[in-house]
Amino acid sequence: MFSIGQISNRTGVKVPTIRYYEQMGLIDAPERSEGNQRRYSKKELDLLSFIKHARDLGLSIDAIRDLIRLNAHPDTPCAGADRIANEHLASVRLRIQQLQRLESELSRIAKSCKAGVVKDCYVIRALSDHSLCQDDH
Amino acid sequence: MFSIGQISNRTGVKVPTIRYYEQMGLIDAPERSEGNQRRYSKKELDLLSFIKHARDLGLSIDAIRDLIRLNAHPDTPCAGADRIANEHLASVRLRIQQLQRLESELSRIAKSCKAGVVKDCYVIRALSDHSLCQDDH
DNA sequence: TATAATGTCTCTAGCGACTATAGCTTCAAG
DNA sequence: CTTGAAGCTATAGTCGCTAGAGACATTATA
Repeated sequence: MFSIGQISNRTGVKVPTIRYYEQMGLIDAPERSEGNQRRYSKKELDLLSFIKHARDLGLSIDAIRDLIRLNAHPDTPCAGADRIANEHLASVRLRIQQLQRLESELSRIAKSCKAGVVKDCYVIRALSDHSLCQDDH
Repeated sequence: MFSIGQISNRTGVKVPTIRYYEQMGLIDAPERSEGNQRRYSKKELDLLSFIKHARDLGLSIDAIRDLIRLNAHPDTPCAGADRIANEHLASVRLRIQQLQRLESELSRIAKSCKAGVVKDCYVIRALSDHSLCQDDH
């Protein structure tokens, strides 16, 4: 049996976050000690690791909830899990594209400024005047 | 003089967002009509365009507030504006890197699953077992 | 000019995924 | 037995909006 601090250390999920996950219904309310403190089993530790991993990969709480539900029924088709992963993958790819466009615009703006005072600063001029942009965003 | 809806149309910033910016101190409270509705001048429209552009580039409200303050003093050195742009650029680049690592991890997970049922699903296995990862995240 | 339609007003609450704080109780080590 | 760390609940704050309610203002049409 582990205390909340122990599973926090082992999984890397912060203590208040664990309680938050419990509140959100991602993990069940665990047993309690005589003094009303949470006591977790290995199974619950594993679940929390699963959640941590999925969160690190950027999956939303809702998506993770779905995966947990799927995982609880090992004989259902796994198309659901596949779909969740692929949808998330698509959104990650989209986000990367967006950020890359921003990166090029921003680096152009940031490196173009050789002025000494704000009056002539390219950063501020570029932000004020959309026509200085190279693509539309 | 423009109504809030008119500057919303011209800048692409939604009406409630304009009021929110006013509340946050990004823009000053404008004049009011006899019936207590906001009335904006061209100058305020330009400022809002500036803000919109900076937000589209991902700058935070705080960073934009700093830029506006800088812009109000045209004879100060523009190192501040440069710093803000470059800091943001660095954080965008970092974020892109992170997302690219996620993308590769996630695409590996998503395309490896050929199982029919959850019990054998690679998506769920990979999320449960960190050792299946190719790099650490 | 009357009325209808649209726009605007303030205020409050909600989103997602936590994080922080306050004031208390319990636990483990010395 | 004392002390200090860890845990408890409950509430509020973060960011950048967005949505809704219910009232008032303005504009367009009949």
